[in-house]
Amino acid sequence: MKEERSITENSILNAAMDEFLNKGFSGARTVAIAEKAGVNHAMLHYYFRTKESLFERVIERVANQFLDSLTKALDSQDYNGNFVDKIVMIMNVHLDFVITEPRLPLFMFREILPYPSRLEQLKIKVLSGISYLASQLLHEFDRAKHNKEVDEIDFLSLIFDILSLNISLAISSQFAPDLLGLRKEEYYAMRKKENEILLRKRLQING
Amino acid sequence: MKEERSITENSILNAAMDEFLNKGFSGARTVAIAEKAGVNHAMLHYYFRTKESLFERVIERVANQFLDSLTKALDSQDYNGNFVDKIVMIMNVHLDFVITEPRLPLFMFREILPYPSRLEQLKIKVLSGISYLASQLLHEFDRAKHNKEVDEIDFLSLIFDILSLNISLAISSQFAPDLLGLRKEEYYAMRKKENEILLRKRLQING
DNA sequence: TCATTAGTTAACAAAATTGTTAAACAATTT
DNA sequence: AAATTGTTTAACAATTTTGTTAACTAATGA
Repeated sequence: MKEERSITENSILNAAMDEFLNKGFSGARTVAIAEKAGVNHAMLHYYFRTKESLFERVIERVANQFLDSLTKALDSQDYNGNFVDKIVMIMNVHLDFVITEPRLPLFMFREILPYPSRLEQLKIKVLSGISYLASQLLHEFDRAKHNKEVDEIDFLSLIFDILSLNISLAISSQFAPDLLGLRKEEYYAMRKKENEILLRKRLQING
Repeated sequence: MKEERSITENSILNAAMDEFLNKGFSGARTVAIAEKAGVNHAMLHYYFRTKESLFERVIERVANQFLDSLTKALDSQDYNGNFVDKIVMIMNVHLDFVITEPRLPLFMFREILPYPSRLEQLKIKVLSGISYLASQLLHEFDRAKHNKEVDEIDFLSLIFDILSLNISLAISSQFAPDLLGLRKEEYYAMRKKENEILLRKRLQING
């Protein structure tokens, strides 16, 4: 059933992904995409008809990657340590994923979330994808709260804290190392450590 | 010495600011700017020559606002409470500012930081503007650390933590309330409270 | 191997967007 | 009030970017 994708089609899609991530829809140029893909620019219309529909195909990919990032994080099952360690692990798995494509968050913020139809496309895919894992984690979390393993905090706030910290790290990693005169890896390490400290302290009871 | 700015010039600049913040340079349309400003679109070229140079004028404004946001935050002087309270206040002052124009962070990330010349324009203005206040705060901070008033953490990490939390709040405030079915004010309140808890716990010694 | 289909190319057309100009109008100076 | 200067307008020109086409080539299947 799997459609064979020609090498041309694929390289256009890859090039488009790169160009759209870098420049957004309006900044991207179809001829630049074709060049990057090493094909005649008419091929782009042959395979994808319009810039717009090519963009939709890219969003599809982005949505998949985004879903993957959340799924992988939430799916770090069967952890034997305490619950705080599990949450920390979830954060770290998510971070590792986000760092493999640090341009994704800004792309989502500027190119998807502000456009109702694109947002809808994403929501459908993501919500159905993670709802089970999320509710499972929520239950574990409530239990841990009840057992006084973690501090009082509502689940949503915790998720937003983790996303805030990880996404900030991904975004800043594209500029901060330059500004600070650090190597990217140094910067990652430094911020990752700090994020973990923050999360642990946040979940820690009292003080 | 102050150049009188005609009402036309000013309304173009305002409209341009709005359009560029919403759509970025490549997404902005000069005719849309002219319409928003309620002037013939030739006026835009009469006063600003090109879209590019109009954009530079907008960057100037953005840089000023950005500098203001940092200055105001760092300048919350003469606070009588303990040092942690002071840092928290700095975070809150900065947050209030960021929230008045929540589109600014994404704009900076996508439209300024990736372009060396624009970045330079910003750096010159901002660094010279805040270096004194920042070094002053750094000294107070080191003293507080030495006196065991706050936990061990380096200054830069602290600053990045605060910026991460505040900027995440500003960005997410543009989408999250919708997605969660909250009013914007509820969302602000909820996240602001959480950010403060995080910061206090982070600075708190031991556990 | 010949016919049919799919893929590719270069040249071109169409659309969208920015930038210019000449003429009209308003304000200001002498 | 005449002259000069600055502002505004509508029409247009130039440029950039997307999209199309017709002719050509390579692959595929009867």
